[in-house]
Amino acid sequence: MRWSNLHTPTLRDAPADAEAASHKLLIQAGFIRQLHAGHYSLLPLGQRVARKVAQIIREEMDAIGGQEFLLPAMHPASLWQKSGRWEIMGDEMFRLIDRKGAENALGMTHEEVFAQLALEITSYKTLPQIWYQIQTKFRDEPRPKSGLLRVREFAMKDSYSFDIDQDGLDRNFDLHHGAYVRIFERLGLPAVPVDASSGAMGGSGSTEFMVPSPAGEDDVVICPSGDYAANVERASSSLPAVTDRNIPELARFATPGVRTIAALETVEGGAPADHQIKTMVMVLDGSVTLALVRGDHQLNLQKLQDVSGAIEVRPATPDEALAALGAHPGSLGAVGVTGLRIIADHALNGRQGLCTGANEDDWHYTGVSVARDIAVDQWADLREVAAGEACPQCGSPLDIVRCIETGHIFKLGTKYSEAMGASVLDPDGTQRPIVMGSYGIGVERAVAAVAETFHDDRGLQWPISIAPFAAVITVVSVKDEASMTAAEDLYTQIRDHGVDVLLDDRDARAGVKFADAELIGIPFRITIGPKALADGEVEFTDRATGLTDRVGQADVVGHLLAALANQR
RNA sequence: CGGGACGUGGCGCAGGCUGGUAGCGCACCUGCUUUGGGAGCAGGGGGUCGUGGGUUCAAAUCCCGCCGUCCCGACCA
Repeated sequence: MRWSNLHTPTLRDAPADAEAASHKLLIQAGFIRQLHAGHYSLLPLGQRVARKVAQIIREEMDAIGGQEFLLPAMHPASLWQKSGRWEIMGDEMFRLIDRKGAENALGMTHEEVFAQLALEITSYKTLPQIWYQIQTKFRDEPRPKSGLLRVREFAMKDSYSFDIDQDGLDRNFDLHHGAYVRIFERLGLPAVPVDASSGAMGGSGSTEFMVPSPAGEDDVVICPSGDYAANVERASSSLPAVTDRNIPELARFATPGVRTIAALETVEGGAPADHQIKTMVMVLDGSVTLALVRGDHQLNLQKLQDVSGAIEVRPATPDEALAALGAHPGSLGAVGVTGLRIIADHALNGRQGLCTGANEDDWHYTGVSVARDIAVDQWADLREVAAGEACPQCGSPLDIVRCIETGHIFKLGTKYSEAMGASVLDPDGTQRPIVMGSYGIGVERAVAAVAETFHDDRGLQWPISIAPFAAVITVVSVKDEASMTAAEDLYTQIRDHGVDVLLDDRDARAGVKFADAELIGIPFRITIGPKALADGEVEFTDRATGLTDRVGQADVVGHLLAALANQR
């Protein structure tokens, strides 16, 4: 490609309103342009990178026996009604009505369509199968943000495995796990597999692949010794035991103005936070529920959602809390409460001598025994792990790291195959639902994650595996005939080796060309200038290190090939 | 959905308070000079000032509605 013919609208300045590094740089370097919120056009450079990412994904999916499909992006409502997700997906699904008045949806994912196709699998003998596609997904995100990191329209590789039983699913899950590790390695991404919540997908287990980055939106609990990693929505830790205070009698006491855990710690008759019960009034699918955690602990909403099975989880408004319990937030408690579902965190199990709100403003209880005084319906892990708590495996202090979710693999089980009626006959002639798994990687998000991970103050630094071009030949003076002849010759030679090379033949100043090449992040630059050329030499610059070598004109192709092989 | 900011040539912004010919930098076009780290001079093209209404002799500017965008939070497979 000749730069004079390449549409690369690089900007002198990064867009003022962009926050994330990938967002700024992908726009500034001319990879993407926004059409509207959450919808981006990929310009030639962006498309080149996205294609290379997709190609790596394809190769690794094919390597584990995946078969590529391409399914429709628009689906009939009936399909989603069959699985029950027409309602569950709520506002996040784009819906439209066609000229006949029929309801349609733009696909957010393709479990239903693939399960529908799996109706034609009728015998265990044709299992297992791995089916995949790279297809546009549509999700009406409440808040698109950070350039390509969270959008409403994006390409996703989604694959689905079909097995006769759980063992088969486990094998396909492991195959995908391995493929994902290799994919992220080839992208250069330091992705960490972590235990995750399955959320609305359901199923028996899921693993997320997380790339540490301040631009991420998930917090991951990681043990520095490497034996534990989990999303905070799922993570647990070991807690030191707390010795209960000896307050055998339940007693109400006045606490004028006390509305917080901290205030209750210092008031006369109060208690340290780990001897308090925090009562969170939540609304789960419209019904008021009490979620109890220890006073110094934080409730994790996703955990509550997972253990309750609720679709919609939100904190109650102060008015709702007042209506349900008779007091305002700050004086709420579960002692003696009946008629409301009560879910309590394990850390409260068996505790005594605790303090909690008395459901009357300015009054609290002390001497609460959970077993005696609170009608807990369900014990569960509700609390969010905090940094520094002990690893459940080895006891080391845990780190909490902000991450970008670049991949997520799920053991679905039979939820969708049963809903869609996909079953096979087993060797005994019994009809059995197909056991499914589902596995996703967002293509543009992977591009953004690489941009987040590899950049410096001059611009992007693509790994060779997905760089839009592996090398650029920068001609310092295009009016110098000897330079252009040498450049054209090199350009041809390098292309003949199958290397993506860009010839910067623009009639621009050297500084502009250097700055553009660095901004775009092309891994290697061969600079052809009159001075070195007079000695029969050119310059070879490594974008990542910034180091420049003088190389003989005749040796530079070999030098480039060696550098590419070295870093590939 | 809550909070905040913003919308003026392709990009970045000023102007707005105090209404009166729409401006600056970058980019773009032409010419000359220059030419190894984002050149200089001269000339030139390009804007329904997001949108609808209102006030006024007169609105980018004041008032109201709407739309859109960004950031924080909520939310989010």
